[in-house]
Amino acid sequence: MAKQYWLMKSEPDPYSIDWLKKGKKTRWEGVRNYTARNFMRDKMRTGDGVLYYHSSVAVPGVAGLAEITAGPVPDATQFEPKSPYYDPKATPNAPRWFAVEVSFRKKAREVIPAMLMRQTPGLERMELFRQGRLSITPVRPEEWKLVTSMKEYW
DNA sequence: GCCAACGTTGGC
DNA sequence: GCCAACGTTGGC
Repeated sequence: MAKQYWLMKSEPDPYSIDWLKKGKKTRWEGVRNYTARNFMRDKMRTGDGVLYYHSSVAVPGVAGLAEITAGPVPDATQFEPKSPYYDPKATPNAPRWFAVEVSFRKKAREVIPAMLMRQTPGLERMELFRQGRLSITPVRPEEWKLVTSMKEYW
């Protein structure tokens, strides 16, 4: 399958692009939304490109690039009673939630504001804007090309 | 902190 | 299977 692209939201306190850069990679655990789950479980593959998005901050937007480097595997936190992501209905034989591995690739010189993207021809139809609260959304190849070629930000 | 959007839950 | 109530997300 051809390489695909995604936008993944993260709250930079504490999961910022700097945090990802420092750890190099992370398991994307804790997603508890079926649409996002289905993207990870059924569509995401190693090598896919990721726009790393900072949400719930003064200037939400794309803070960097990442790549899917493994997965999906069952999200271990669903089996841990003490985890905030514990799901009593999930069992190892019938896991409900999945996680992919996300690896750091690049940090933007400056966050590309979502508001700017919304006004940029070619980006205004991004799924990010259509499904505002979804934490993982697909990105079209032409949108990826546009965002990653905004020279002033990279 | 407010609130609109919308996903999830549970009673029927 | 419907839908009201409720909870969460996230921009502002």
